[in-house]
Amino acid sequence: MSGGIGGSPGRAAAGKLRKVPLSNPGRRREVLGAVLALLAEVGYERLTMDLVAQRARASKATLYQRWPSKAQLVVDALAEHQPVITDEDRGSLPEDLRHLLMSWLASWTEHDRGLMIALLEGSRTDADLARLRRERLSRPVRQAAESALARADRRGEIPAGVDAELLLETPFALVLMHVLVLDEVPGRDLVDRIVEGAVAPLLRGSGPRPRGPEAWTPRR
Amino acid sequence: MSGGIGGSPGRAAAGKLRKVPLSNPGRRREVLGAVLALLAEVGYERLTMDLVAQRARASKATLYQRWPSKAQLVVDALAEHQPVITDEDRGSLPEDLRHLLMSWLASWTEHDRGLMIALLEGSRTDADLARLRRERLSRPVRQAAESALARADRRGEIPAGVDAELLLETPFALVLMHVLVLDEVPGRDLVDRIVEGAVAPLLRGSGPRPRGPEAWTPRR
Amino acid sequence: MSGGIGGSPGRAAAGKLRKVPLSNPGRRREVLGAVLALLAEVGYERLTMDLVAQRARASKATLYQRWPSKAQLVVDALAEHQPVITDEDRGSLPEDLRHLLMSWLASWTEHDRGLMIALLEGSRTDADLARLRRERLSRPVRQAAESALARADRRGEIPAGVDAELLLETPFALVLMHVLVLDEVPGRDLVDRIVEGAVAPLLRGSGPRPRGPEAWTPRR
Amino acid sequence: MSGGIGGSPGRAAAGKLRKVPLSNPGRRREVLGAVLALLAEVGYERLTMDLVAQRARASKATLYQRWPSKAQLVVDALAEHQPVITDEDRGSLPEDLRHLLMSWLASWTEHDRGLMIALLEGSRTDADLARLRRERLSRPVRQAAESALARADRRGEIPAGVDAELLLETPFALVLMHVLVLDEVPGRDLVDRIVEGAVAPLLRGSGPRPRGPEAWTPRR
DNA sequence: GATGAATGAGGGTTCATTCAT
DNA sequence: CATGAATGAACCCTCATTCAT
Repeated sequence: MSGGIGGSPGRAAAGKLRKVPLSNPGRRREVLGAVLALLAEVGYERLTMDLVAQRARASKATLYQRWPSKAQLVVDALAEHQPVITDEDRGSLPEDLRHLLMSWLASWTEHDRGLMIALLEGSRTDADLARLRRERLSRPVRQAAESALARADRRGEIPAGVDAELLLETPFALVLMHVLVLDEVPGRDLVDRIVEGAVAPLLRGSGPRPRGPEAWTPRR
Repeated sequence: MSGGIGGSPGRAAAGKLRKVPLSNPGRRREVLGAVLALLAEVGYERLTMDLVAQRARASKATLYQRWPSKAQLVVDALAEHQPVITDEDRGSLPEDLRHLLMSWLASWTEHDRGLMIALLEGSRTDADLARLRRERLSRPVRQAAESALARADRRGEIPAGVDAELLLETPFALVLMHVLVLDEVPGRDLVDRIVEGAVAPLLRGSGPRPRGPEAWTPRR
Repeated sequence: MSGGIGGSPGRAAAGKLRKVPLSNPGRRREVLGAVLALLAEVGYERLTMDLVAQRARASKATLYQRWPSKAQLVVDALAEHQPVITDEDRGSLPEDLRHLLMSWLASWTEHDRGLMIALLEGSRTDADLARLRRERLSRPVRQAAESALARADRRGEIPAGVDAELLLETPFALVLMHVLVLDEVPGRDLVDRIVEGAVAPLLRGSGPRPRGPEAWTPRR
Repeated sequence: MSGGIGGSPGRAAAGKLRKVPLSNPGRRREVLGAVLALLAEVGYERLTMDLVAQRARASKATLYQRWPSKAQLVVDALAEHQPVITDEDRGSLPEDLRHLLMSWLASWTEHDRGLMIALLEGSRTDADLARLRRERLSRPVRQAAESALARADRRGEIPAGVDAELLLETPFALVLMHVLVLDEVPGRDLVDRIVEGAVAPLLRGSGPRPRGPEAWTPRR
């Protein structure tokens, strides 16, 4: 998820009081930015049109002129809010994934946890949001990851018998859980642990496994 | 999450129209069951006391006699709704985990996906729910899994260098993601894939990795 | 207290059923008039927003758009409802007071007794109303009376040793008691009795007092 | 008004938890005491049966067994709450009145201002309370005062032409106003001022009035 | 006779949406 | 076009009153 919420270089800086621009240029982005910020702060149900109008310095009637309902407004806002993921060839799959995850996280604003929940929440009521949820919440990372995976395969990094599907899902799921359930703000350290502890091992084929007794220590 | 929502062996069968002054025994369970069902269906914000009253065949005033607020009612309902996880020694960690996850999933009702979202949603507003979220959403499975992990360590199953923390989190996170984001109802097949594709490999120490070119095939 | 309650020269006559979006000019007065009438009829606690909405031909939501709460609505209504007292020089203090009291009473509507009780009632809950109570219930008359008193002093009407404070309070207190406790509608006759029987005597200095036995006759 | 609210020598001291005495002995007084205290604290409308039940350590159902409605319960409580006024011959009317007023005030509890308002408030809804208002709020003092007045007349203290009715009403009205409107707790000083400044002068017949210019000074 | 429990009817307040300017 | 104003339908919560034990 993400892309940038607050910044709206349309006219926010200007202190013009009323009757400013229409909805065509960057004004639209401004409104949608307000929606995103509010979604993140209060969620879908508690987001009111009054709140949006106030934050966006518009009147509710104006909002309704451009969007037919609260649901559509939210859908539009979330649809515009794309995660920015860069997939570069870093030489090996672990490094590619590390880069991928970091670039994904970097594109997050502080609002993204709230947005995820808002999306889950709203998608219960609104079918369009439900579709968005599947697309925005998993597909972008998946797609980037699949490119990396294809490269890895070409490089011969993928051992036989590896469940590539899980390979893709695992890092994503782990980040998601840390964010949604554990309320954490994921960072470099989590990404490193995931790449090294949960992805890299999958790339080592089967074989004998030596070990010592005190090998594992659950953290809590 | 889970335990059983629908069953209301109190007096639901009886068609008495008014004044069914049962409250002590299973009546409470009946009400909380209604709350859980509604939470799953409509979420936290859209859950209204009227809805609960109607579903539980009680009056709003009666509900407020027992619970001081909607928030507390929901907290009580979710707090009572414990996942039932049985941790048995099946001889090896993968088998233990397979059993663990299956018993966890088995305890789910059809509502559990909705309940998770409701919990995420409500925990934004209510501090008690936020605590519940962390406890009910991750701890139970974690605890059972840690026992299994300890056994595995005693058996010498855990290779040196394994991130045991991730070992615990991965299956849980994957199930969660499939449920929350992908809207799937997780079953035996997913569990098997997780255990074999994402857990077992971690238990194989490092080593050489033979492979063939067409090893991986992303499913979508 | 007072000023005029009923008159609603906005659009009451028009029988338009919905969407009568007047609010600026006399519409506000209309609403506050409804509030005053209801306060007088049912008091502060029993005044409901539904009642106001119905009487004012508005919706509750409209009321809440202009006033943040029932308390503020009532405060506004009472604050606007000023007693109209004219203080004229009638040549002597008794005549001045007679005129003062009559002008005060004349400004009353039939609601004023109810309003006083409502003010007492509401001021127990609302701090703003408590302030209003002291201001509207005693100050206006007091101020007018003090002017008259100053004139009287200039005229040399006030004997030494007179408690001027009580001179001011007595007529006011008597009227209040007749209204609040005895449920009377005060009129010319009460004012005359007060002026002649309780004010004028205070202006006569001490001196001998002749009398006959059957001088007094309590009325009840 | 008055008599004593809090003291309930029935069984309040005893810490018996439940199922204590019936309603016959001093239990009734205990309940009515609770009602009075609450009336004084929150007024008539905001007095709830739950509040009474809780304060009186009884159940609402028990209350309804003895009293048919909230209104009747309040009426009973207020009816029982008689002011205690002692009328003694102190030799002169001013001294008699001073004593009368002091004994009246002495019988007040701190609740009495609240009770007066509650009575005014409740009497708008309940006819019985309206009757009580007239009786309890004015008659007792009036009656005592009339005895004193009769004695004064026998002593020859009442000059011809004095409005004896006002003579009675004035002190009462002044105290009432100070309490209700000005929120004061009346004491010895107010009584003295009233007796000397507003009653005694009425007893001096007409006559010449010498004076000096700076005779009066309004206090505020 | 005393009580715990239950409830219909509101009461204040908010929200998505629609007019009229 | 953009807005200020209006509103029906809820929503959470409370109260006087009544049963059933």
